[in-house]
Amino acid sequence: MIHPSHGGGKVSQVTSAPARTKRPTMVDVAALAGVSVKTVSRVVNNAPYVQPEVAQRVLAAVAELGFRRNHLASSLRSGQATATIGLLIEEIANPFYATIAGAVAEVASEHDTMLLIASSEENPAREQQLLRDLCARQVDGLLVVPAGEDHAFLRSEVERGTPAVFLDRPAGGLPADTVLIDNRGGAHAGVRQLVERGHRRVGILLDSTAIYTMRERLAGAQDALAAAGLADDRLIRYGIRDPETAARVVGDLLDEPDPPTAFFALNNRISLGAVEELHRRGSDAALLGFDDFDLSRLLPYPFTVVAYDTRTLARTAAELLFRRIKGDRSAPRDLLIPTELVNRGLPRH
Amino acid sequence: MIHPSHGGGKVSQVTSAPARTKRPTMVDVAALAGVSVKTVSRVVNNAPYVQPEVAQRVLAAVAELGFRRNHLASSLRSGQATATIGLLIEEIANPFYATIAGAVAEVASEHDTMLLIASSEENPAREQQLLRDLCARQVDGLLVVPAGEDHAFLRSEVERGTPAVFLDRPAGGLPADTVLIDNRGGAHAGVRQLVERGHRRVGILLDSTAIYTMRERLAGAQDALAAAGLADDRLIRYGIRDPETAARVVGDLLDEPDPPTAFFALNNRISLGAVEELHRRGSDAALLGFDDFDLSRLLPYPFTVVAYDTRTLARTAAELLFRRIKGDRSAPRDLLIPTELVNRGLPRH
DNA sequence: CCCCGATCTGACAACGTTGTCAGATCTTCG
DNA sequence: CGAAGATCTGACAACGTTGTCAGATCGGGG
Repeated sequence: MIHPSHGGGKVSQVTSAPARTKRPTMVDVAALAGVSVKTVSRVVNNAPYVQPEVAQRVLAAVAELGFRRNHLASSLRSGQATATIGLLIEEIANPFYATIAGAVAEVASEHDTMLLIASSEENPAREQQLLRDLCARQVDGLLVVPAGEDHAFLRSEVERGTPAVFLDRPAGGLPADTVLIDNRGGAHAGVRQLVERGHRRVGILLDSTAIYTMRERLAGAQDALAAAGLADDRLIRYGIRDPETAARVVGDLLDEPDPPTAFFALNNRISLGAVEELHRRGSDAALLGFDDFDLSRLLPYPFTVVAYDTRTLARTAAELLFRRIKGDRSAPRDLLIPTELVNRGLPRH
Repeated sequence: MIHPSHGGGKVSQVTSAPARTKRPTMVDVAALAGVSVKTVSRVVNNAPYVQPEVAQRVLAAVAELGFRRNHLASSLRSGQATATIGLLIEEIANPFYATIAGAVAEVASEHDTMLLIASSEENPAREQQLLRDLCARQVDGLLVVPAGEDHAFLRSEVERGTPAVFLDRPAGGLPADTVLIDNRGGAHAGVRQLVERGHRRVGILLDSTAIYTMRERLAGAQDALAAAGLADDRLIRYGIRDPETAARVVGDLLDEPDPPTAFFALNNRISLGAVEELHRRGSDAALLGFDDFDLSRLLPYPFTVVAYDTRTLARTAAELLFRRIKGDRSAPRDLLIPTELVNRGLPRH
């Protein structure tokens, strides 16, 4: 699978073990510049009251030795401010979380803060361990997309001054800042539109209601159907994990007598499978999906998505976190990010 | 854009400023358990030679106070091992880098290490500052997708024991481990296939040769064309940044007398625009693109991509880094990740 | 001329942890 | 029964930095 390159490496020196010098400290700089460590500290931190010529000498010594302040020691001594926040998500490679990470990184960068990212992989035990680990690293704050249902274990950390903001899903057992998508409202609006267009039988496709967002979306859809007297639990299909299963289930439903004329896919993996199957069959059923996704406009079947701005979700949460870090001690807030309905896909051919 | 939720927040207590207790330290635990700090340290670190009953007392005190070891102080005292590595990429939200980040996070997790991620935003100055900052945080190692051309400033850090592995693009001015995609070989193979299928005029679409990977891909394509005596610089179009421009340039080339019968898009943004335009026109030109992408198989025009496994790229680099962290001092290595040709898109209709 | 404040500098302790070492107790064996 | 080792514990210093404080120097106003 992997093979060494054929001569691309301009290896100037093949000496294997290099110098391995120790890192210079303020003590070394001070010795070289002929001043005390405290003066070095002052210069490095741009503190006032240092004679220009002395500062020059120190800076020269810093440059000569290649000194870099040890951030660990610095934030240990000065108490707070590691200038690092922790982000806990499910899986970095997933585009949804990647977008969140990107937006959070942007806000963090605006506050001269670095980002420690951890993946919970939907495992509550792992989530708990990672959050504890992040706290042990003295992060200034936490952004959490919850995997588990109970976050009471974070209470003591929050009380000890590590603020936490939850996004996309609510925290359990902990009054905390939360930023959520309007899942229920979006699903309601989308399904109501289907109903208004005359659909009476709407197939609902989801994996499970174990996850908060899915419960909300399902509830929104059911509200809209019930409002029109169209609720029918037999049209709800669970256990759909991937596009392939979604395609199969859509096919099964269409093959039944009195099939649905519309489908609501509760996430974009399911939408994708549904698009494939509807396109394959040349069907004319309507399709609504929650979550937009990349390239959706180029897919070979027209459908509507409940879209929202993931970056706004993440930036809102990150900005709220930094307000907390700066000392905002007001009551926890719940914010909702609105959704909109957008048409996607190419026309039927 | 954002509005407060309507009554979803089960705010049990509206008291704004909570207790704000100080974090307990080993001193506190020691006092409560009636032992010395050193014994607490031993228990917390599972060191041998502690009486079981004493360990029990300490653990009870730890639980009662909710003590967590301060990772900063720990790694400051014990020298190395912050159990953190730094990853520098261009932009987290980009799926390519997100995939890299995900794979790196996986390997890091296998080594009980956390991941500090920074975005260079293709800015060499920012890259340099971020890398210095990561070093100041005493990371155990660095994974870098270079933005700049010169990384000589990292030499001292590497010599002082922070190993660095570069991926996707080579480092400049520094003998260092590097893991690259076989850009030249992949482009060569793809274009050779076009030639073998009878194409004599191949339009080449790219942004610029400022980036290493693009130079290599262009060189591979030109090699293949030259080998068949088909090199023609007039068919190379530069300055294509986005799908829209790509679509326009493809249209322009097709409208010329004696138009190309095939196109080679040097990245997936360009491929995407080319697909749209060729589909729109109902063209029958062949299309080759470097980089696969999500949903490519569902796009409405058939094309071939030079594909590679981004996860393998990242995992290979991460595993090499951890070997360095564990003490491997052998000569720097250059590794190449192979590519393959894959057919994508739906048939013409 | 002296005192006062502004400017500049360094000694020292402290952040929370762990490595080193020495001391204490207990077991084991010649 | 005494010596040697194994087991257990704590005092102390140190990691690299910064906050506190006190001391030194200088210019200017009474």
